[in-house]
Amino acid sequence: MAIKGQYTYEYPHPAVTADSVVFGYDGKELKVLLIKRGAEKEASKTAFVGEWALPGGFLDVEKDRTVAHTAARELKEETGLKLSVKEFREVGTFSDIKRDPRERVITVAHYALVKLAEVEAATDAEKAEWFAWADIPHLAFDHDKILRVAFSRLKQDIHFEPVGFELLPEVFTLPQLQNLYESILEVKFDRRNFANKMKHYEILSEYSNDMPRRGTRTPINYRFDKDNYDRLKSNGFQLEF
Amino acid sequence: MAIKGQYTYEYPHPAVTADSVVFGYDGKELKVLLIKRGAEKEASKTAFVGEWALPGGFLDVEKDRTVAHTAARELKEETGLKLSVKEFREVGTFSDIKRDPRERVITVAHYALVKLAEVEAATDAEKAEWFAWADIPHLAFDHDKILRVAFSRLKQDIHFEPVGFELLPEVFTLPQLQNLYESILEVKFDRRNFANKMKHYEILSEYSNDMPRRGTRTPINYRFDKDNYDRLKSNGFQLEF
DNA sequence: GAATTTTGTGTATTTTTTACACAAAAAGTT
DNA sequence: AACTTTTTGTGTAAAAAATACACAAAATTC
Repeated sequence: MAIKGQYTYEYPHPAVTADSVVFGYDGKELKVLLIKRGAEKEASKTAFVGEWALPGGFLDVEKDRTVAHTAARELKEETGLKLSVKEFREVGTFSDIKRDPRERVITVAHYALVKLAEVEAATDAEKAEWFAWADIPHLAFDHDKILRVAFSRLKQDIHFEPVGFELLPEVFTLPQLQNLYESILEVKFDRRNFANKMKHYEILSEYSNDMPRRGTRTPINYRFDKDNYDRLKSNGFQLEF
Repeated sequence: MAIKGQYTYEYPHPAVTADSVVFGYDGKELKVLLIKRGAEKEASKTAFVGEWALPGGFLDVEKDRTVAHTAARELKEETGLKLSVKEFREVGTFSDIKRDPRERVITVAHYALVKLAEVEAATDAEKAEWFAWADIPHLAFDHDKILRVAFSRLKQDIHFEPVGFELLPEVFTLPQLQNLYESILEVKFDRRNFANKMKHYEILSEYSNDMPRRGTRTPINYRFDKDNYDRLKSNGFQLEF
């Protein structure tokens, strides 16, 4: 363990953290992964005990290649969820002088998108919990604000990148896709127009198997046509909604 | 002056800087404000002496309210240009472990848009220089990369915010406006279609006075219709090009 | 005054977006 | 087994937006 006061500088330095907003989608609602702050050993973690917060933690100056690496490492440590560094998109820096009562802490917020069904089992239920967007409690620090900014960033990004596909399971239905877009963009679409537009992009291919039953007409299963999708993406496409 | 080694921490802390990409437009070309790194007194500034770099500097942990304040303060100190904090838009964090050879330094890059004609006199020509986009030299640190990212961010932002108007003088002509859009988006537009589209937004109003003469037909002077523009902006408009 | 450069302008065609209603599939109910 | 309920799938006509395109007017240079 480090000796107290071991690290000295000629000028004051802030602490730097990386926090993550992890979005998941269960076919109906957008969800976010939060952790409950506990009274842990580290002196640096005694603020906001018992409150919910975004997963995140301090930059390891000697080991973390970038702050995205910090985000990935801390997410794994705090929630059990292991994502690759590339999956983190930067939201922005939150640097208000009083945002942490202990010392000056600058945080770099990120967001990541996961296929909820595939990772739900991997998250450590002891420490972390998935919250539906509507049920998110008040969060520690300025994490409420970070969450709002992250969501609005996602809302923007969905126009240029097919982020929806990162949230959906491999096999999905048109109603699910539409509902996801509606959840993120906070609007409603006409079902026919939505279907027409998606078909026009030619990035969906039908995928027949007997899958989940519902209480009504069974929707068609689709999967994502990777070739067409990659081509569209590299041509700099813009999903218009 | 601070006593060496006065500031101690239990864990290593990185240094944090804020750098700025200041874009200006002279009616023909997009330009960027750069500084020449000199051998200054501060030990912290002895790297990359003599090279061109983005203006920027270290966060003052005790005084800078946010990193945007750092960016504004340093820009003023290094170039003489005084901008309000609100004019800085965040580009992103650059945190690569080896990006500064001296110690671990995380920088938060910003960009700002200025009316070149109005601020040119205010920039300290001893230390700072405006470079046309095509003539930008190799820069210190990872500032080449920061510049590229800042430009692509500007390119994106122009779709959602009428950033063009922040770069143009109060009175401008349609060809100037078109050229600005073409410079940022790196495309060419048909003059008639461009004019039609701009008129359709109803954010330009004619402004007659005898202004700059050119070697050809005198273009119509416009100014920006603030009422209509603000209304459009608050309705969440999207400039389509 | 002739040549050159740059600006301003309108319309027809194509493409995209929008509005809109009914039938089929599956399950639950009586 | 028939009926009800819920959810899904589908096409076309009208409106709006984007595109393609050419000539005349203003000012300067020679």
